[in-house]
Amino acid sequence: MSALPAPASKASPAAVTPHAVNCGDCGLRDLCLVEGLSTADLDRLAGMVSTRRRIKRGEPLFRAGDRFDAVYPIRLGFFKTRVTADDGREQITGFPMPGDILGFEAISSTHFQSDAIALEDAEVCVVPFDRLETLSREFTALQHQLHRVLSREIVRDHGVMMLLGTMRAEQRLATFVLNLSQRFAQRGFSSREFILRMTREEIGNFLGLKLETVSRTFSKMQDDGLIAVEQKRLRIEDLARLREVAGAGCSLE
Amino acid sequence: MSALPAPASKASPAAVTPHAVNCGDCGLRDLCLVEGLSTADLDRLAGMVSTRRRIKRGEPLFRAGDRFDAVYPIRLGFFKTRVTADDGREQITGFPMPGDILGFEAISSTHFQSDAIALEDAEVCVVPFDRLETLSREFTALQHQLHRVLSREIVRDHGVMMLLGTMRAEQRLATFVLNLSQRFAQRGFSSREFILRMTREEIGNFLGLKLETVSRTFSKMQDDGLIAVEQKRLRIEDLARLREVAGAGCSLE
DNA sequence: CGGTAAGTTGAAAAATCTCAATCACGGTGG
DNA sequence: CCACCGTGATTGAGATTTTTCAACTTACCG
Repeated sequence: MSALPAPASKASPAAVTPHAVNCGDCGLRDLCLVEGLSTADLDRLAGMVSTRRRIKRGEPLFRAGDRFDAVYPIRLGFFKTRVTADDGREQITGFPMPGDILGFEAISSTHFQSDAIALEDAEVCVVPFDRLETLSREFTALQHQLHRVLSREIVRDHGVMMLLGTMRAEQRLATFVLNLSQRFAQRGFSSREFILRMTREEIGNFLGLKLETVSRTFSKMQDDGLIAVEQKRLRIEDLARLREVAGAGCSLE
Repeated sequence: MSALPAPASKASPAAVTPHAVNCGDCGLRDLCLVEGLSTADLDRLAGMVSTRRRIKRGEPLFRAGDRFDAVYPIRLGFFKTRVTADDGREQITGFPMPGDILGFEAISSTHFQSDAIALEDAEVCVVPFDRLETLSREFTALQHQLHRVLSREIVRDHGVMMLLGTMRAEQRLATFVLNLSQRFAQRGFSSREFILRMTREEIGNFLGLKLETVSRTFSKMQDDGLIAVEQKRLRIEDLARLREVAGAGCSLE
């Protein structure tokens, strides 16, 4: 996998913003852990986010085997998460973006099971997990939301299984594009035109395809007038037909 | 999907065992929600399981769209869980067995997102979810375990993604067989010889393969002396080589 | 004991992968 | 400022894997 940046096994040079952080002021409030909490509750949750952390493009936020003690709501930037088999096979499990939360897969074992790599300069909140557990015993609304977020991740994964198990290349790619589009829309960005932060190889790995197949399929979708792709820039030209190609169901999120 | 038994949309004739149930007496204690809880705690959790429910082979425990209000630890019997796209595509997401817990994917939306169908006569515990949340605010160990179980499901799903995204037919099937074997072992059954409760079509659907491919691949693995399959009965003949075929990593659970 | 669902096997078709050549872009150093 | 280098992307052609279609066998249930 030469596409990936050097491992950089040093303890990650990520900068740390020392100032206190407050979920109530966060623009991503409605997507994140505190969705649905009252303003009064939010004030009392002041200490939930211990700090923030910045990660440079290509650097890991965490790696499989690192000790788990916090989850990381993303403030800024795209990531990829990936699992690696003992024999070196890799599978990208998702491309989380601001408002998504990283690290839940680690709860079950006290150590992370996957890598989270920043695809661009990024910033995350650091939420110590023991603190989150303590607070969620006190704030029922937070407990609910935590369970919802965990469950949502399971549902998302089932969507990916559906994609990998039942779809053809073109359908997979169309579904992938629509999913990105939708998530950009939720975050207030253009859903019609955006930048692909990941390479063709990374897209292919996620979708269970080779990079050449991704490239060819993009070209075909462009010839068919569904999308316009030029390097990393993608524009949806015919949403209705793109949806047809993706097939009903399985929005991936 | 003619392989599946008739939908049976009636409200499921499952019998209900009215007597109180106690996790402390349960043989599956070490796999289930109460793993790691002290005996003293277990006594105080008496009311967690409201009742038990029996499901006949081919019947659903729940279906996508049903209202969610409980999770279901399996006492007895195999299930399949599956998601269905609007256009009718189906994807089996797993084959849960005793000690596994059904229903967590529904937390995020108040309604189930998938079907759980009994592959043989089965029995589950009924754990009302609001009660589970209440108790987990009181019992830290239960809260931990709930989070662990949720997280374990995410990790499992990542393993399936790895399988679907990076493996060839034979590797998928070998991994599948080894996973079943391992889970039988954990439950005290023979890990070397067991009955496949699911059809070739269901195996194929789960593994992203057609039933003919499953059949052919079983035959090949038999010719190669890795396994012996005769209808639903499977015996592992050469564990070491089967593991080689499955490749290191990704035990699926 | 018959009917139906499940499983096996073969041959041809289709999808995807592999290998290889070429092109585009961005960053870097002269 | 521009040439150069390396990574990423595109495209083609042939190989491989899996699917599809079809025939046939086997097992199971009533």
